[in-house]
Amino acid sequence: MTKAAGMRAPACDEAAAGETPGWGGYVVEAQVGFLLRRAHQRHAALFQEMMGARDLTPTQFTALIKIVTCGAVTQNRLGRLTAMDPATIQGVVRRLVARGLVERAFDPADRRTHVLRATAAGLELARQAVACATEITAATLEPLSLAEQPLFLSLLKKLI
Amino acid sequence: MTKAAGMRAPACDEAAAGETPGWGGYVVEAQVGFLLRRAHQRHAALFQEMMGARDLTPTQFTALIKIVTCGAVTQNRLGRLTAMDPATIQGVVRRLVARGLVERAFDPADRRTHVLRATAAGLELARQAVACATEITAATLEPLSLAEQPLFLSLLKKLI
DNA sequence: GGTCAATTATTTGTATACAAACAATATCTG
DNA sequence: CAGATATTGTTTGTATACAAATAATTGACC
Repeated sequence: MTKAAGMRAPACDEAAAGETPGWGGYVVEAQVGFLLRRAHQRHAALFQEMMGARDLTPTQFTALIKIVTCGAVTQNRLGRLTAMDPATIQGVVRRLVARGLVERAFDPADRRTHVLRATAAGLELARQAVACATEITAATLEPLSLAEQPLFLSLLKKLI
Repeated sequence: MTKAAGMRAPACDEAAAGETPGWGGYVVEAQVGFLLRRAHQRHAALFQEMMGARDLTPTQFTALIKIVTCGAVTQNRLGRLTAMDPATIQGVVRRLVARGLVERAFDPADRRTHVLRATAAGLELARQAVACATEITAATLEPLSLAEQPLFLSLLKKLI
């Protein structure tokens, strides 16, 4: 199974052999943006591999957990809580609703908004998914020692 | 009940106020996957803000730099060098070619491949963009002290 | 009350990102 | 050499991610 998460896009093999120098030491693979993109890719691959059976993407999982823990939120507020803009959260919520994990209710106090709540199925899936997500976090951080992990997380938080 | 303090655009405002406990201490905003996604988002926003005038996305920039420094590469090999799968690199290269920054040549030795090279315009844009990208890297890492920056990068590299 | 600005949700368009399937070509194997 | 296998590039479909424009509604202000 393992499928070697990077068979098709392993990236950066046979690295910088025979490259032209003279670029002031600029190496694109060493830049923080490139490394962040790669680390995010690796995490997403681990997430899909380990959460795949439940058919939840990282963003769908985040949105579902936020709806469950917040109890009832509007769509835009959910977007702010999960760092997704209105166009993005719209699609994420639409797919969660289509799967019966989330339901929308009209808010008589504000007819613009749709209040979101988790269904029983959504709550149950969330419970299972949190246990799985804990393992995904551990797998993602596995290359770091137990001492390095909290250090890395504290530095990463500063970059947001 | 939520305490609705200010509604800003970014995300994750008014954090976890009034959330239901009992999830074993799992806080989705503190997980490495969420933080990586947010850090990558912030970098992408800085990139667009500072590179916007040259109309290059992070991936287009990475691909162009790799073509320039490698001299001549096939499309799939470029994808491996930049961590993009064949479907993704196809679109990136197509847009670079459409803008006249890259040109394709047939390889008589292998009729499957198209050899990619930077045009004069692509080379000139790459020169300017590298200077800009250096500033983007600095801006991204700016929240960290000069001592923390290499430490963070070394830890981040281990996660790939 | 009436006007205007702000907010909510949606839609459109563009750009990654990847799975899956495909045709054309190259390479390996017997 | 012939057949199996692998690689290259493309296409389709789905899912973020965001800019920009939009309609409906709310709130603020006069």
